[in-house]
Amino acid sequence: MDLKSTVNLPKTEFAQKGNLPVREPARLEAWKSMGLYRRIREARAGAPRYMLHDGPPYANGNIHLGHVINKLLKDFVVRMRTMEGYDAPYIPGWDCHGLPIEKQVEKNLGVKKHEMSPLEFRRATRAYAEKYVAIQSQEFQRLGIEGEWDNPYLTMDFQYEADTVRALGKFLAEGSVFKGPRPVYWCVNDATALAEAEVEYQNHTSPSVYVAFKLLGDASVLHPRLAKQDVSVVIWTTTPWTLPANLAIAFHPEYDYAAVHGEDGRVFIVAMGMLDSVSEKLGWGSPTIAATFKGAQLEGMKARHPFIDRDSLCVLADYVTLDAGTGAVHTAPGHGHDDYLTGMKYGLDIYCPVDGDGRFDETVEHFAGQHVFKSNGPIVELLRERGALLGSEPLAHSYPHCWRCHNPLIYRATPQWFISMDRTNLRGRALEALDKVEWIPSWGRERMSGMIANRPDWCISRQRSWGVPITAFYCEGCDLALTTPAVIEFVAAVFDEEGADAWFARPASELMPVGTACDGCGGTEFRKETDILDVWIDSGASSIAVLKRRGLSWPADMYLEGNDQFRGWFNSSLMLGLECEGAPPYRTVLVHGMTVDEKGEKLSKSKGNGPDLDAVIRNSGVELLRLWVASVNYREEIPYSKDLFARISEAYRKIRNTARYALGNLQGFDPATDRVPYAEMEEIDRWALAELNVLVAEARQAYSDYAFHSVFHAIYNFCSVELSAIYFDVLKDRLYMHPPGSRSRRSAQTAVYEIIERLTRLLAPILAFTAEEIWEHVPGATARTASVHLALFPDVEPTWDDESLAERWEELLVAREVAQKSLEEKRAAKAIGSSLEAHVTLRVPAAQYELLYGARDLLEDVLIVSGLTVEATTGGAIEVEVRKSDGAKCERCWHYRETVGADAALPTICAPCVTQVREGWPDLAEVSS
RNA sequence: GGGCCUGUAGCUCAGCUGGCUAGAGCGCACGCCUGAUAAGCGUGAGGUCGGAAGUUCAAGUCUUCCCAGGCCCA
Repeated sequence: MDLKSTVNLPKTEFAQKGNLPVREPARLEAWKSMGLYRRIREARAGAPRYMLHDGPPYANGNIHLGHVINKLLKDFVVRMRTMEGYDAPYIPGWDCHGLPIEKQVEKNLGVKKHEMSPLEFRRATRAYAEKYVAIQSQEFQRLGIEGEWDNPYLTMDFQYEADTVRALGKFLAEGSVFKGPRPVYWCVNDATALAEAEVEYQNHTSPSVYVAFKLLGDASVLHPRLAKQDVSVVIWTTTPWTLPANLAIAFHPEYDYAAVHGEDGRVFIVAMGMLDSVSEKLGWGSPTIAATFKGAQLEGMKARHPFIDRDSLCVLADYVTLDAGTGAVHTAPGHGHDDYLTGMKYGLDIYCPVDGDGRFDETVEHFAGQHVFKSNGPIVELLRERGALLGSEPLAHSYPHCWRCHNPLIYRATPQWFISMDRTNLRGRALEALDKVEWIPSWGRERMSGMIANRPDWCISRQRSWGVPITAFYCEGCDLALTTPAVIEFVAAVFDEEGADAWFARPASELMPVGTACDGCGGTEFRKETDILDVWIDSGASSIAVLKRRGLSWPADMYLEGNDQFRGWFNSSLMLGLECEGAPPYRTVLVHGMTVDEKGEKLSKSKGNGPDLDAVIRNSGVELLRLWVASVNYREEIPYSKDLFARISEAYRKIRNTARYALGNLQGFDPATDRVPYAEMEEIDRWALAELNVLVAEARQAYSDYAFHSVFHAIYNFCSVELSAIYFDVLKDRLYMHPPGSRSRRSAQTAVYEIIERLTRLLAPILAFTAEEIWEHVPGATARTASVHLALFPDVEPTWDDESLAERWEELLVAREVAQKSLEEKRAAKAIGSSLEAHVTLRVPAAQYELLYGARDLLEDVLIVSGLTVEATTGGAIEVEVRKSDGAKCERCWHYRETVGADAALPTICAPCVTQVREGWPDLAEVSS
């Protein structure tokens, strides 16, 4: 007879090979045509809401690994919450305005740009943003991100632009907005102010110079010994071009300063702590100290500017350090942040004689009209001529650069719009609000707090055109700014219909209520502000412009972004939330790290250590990316390497194969009719369900902690150890040999079914594609829910928990491990090959004897051997003896049995097999006899 | 330079409030199976817990410093 046909081998349509690059796009199509996202919404309608609010990526360029991490983590959260039973919508968004797009479009347009009106230019930038929104949308969807892709939010949507203006209106109405001269980062190449977030630090070599400022008046007030001496203060700067704007020299009040004799008869003042290094740099050797005194004594004295007809005031400041320089700090209030603050404190002019293109204005002696970066040399020369130059050398250091054109920046004081951090106590309110937010990791609160406490006022002006205008009007008569709520709302209402382009398309008179008059002079002629808003206002307003506007929940339950967003979106969103709604816009902020390579260094294009995303997806599909993101602890830096990715693909194959094996053994199993009640199941099957319970508990806890890597490890270990190495291996005999409809086999199938059905649901948020594919092959699954993504997570089944079973199995598995070592020894000695060739004798200490002896039949199965004897021993540990089995090899079950040949009709198989064949395949058995 | 954070086997991760000969899975080496087969099983070798001091009866776990790296800021 054909014995092979009496063996129930696994059989399934579920392919061993993932073939992901082909299957995934097909699956995406299927989800689309079934309207999965909408069906999920319908299925969860009325359930508690969980709102993850998407931080908008910038609509420029193709997506990279950073986007992948961010969006996939969001997808995991949304799917996980959905499967927990929440109604968790996801509205993807894009940040559409701003300098990078503007620059790119300018580049693309070339000279044509100058022939265009602002309106035409804005049309071009809008089209550019639209193009990249479409591209990135496709790329994100390819990753399997589930969301409302046909209705995303764009910061350039008309209504969004209008809401951005309304948000600005709140700040204006509260009185926290002001306009004032102030040094801001300024790119002379782009002729614009930059936000702090737009600044990049790069290495740069500057000409550092030591300059003497001759002290005026009688230096004997510092120390009698300095009477009638020619005393100079020595400053150090890396930006000689700011010297024309020098108005002060700052000293630390607490530091000791030394006056030393120079070789030329002059006396020089430097901080005591810097004397050695300055002496070395300037070749002073070991100069004689004429006097020492505290910095505080210098306050109010005056020094003569080395080449301009002006005095420089000696002032005090705490930020003076002894890290570099001389301890006497050149101060130009128009060219530095600290300098500005000091200037304000001492009532100095915020003097900035540099225009937007970086040229000195006519007030600057010697250098009017020169570009600042080209004037360093001439200024140094002039200092030398005047005898003020004590030393100079190039200095390589980190220096702020424009994030867009990568040119060095300058600090330049110009009239800018600001949101004050203190006028309306925004800073205080923000600090207070931090406690109402859950920060994951918890140190996020500290980091935010430190930043907010120290941040300067928020410069919201941009001298650019692609953005939301600062909707202020100026009276043509008296120049007073008009920003009343009524006017702002009027403009916003126009924007609702026409977008912010209306600001550029319409005259001022059409953008304000009829009859609007100036509060100051009563004039009725106005002109429009030309600055636009910092884009961080745009994106910061998203919770209001999206969640509020669409009637979703506010605040959001979660913001989930990279740790670069503390100063970015987390920060701007907080400010906008507080101003517009009086509360932080997020309940929980979950922060992830940045990608790094195997050496822990950041991925960058220039290093070439990042992957070609497109190629990865084309060759491997996104499922591996999903698994990779799930496998690492994203709260720290996120490692990526080819090697790691290869490891992940092995993990994927293990999981996939485990699922395939389970499905293959469910052939012919209908859970509706074939399920065996728990109490009647075989012991090992009940053990498997108990282990499944453990997995469900672990995975669900890990999910709710957003610890996806713990989910991954739990599932992967479960597949490798509990299932593949133990349970499925032991199960083979029963699944293959026992008659298809037998109770014992159905018992096994019941457990396998519960396992794969639940495992698939646990897997679904991460392996969204593969889980769906498995789901389609789980008997009866799609009849219950058309997609696994419509299902809920499995719960722990209390009836499957059995404490005594767990303890018993712990012992059994230890015995198994011990026996396997001995089997391996015999195998190495070529005495046996397969474990079925072996008979094992266990000699067991009294403490375990009863248990193991009672379980000897079960243990024989668990060891997958042909015979097992359990004996008692007086020793302290289990001893194992392995010998070749007696009897002949059964041709059907491969066990070695003495009963092989006992049945004349079926002479090649053992007694149990004879019974099984007669019972399960009576026709076949009949034919053969 | 400042703030916040990280550093456990080749890789990814566990190691709670200090108490083990420091664990898991993968990978690797060697072997078995050939009825999960571009699969499956077993055994084994891998760590001075980034480094150095210190606190303690006891430190991967606490403190300080140093080194390397990340984000943000100067």
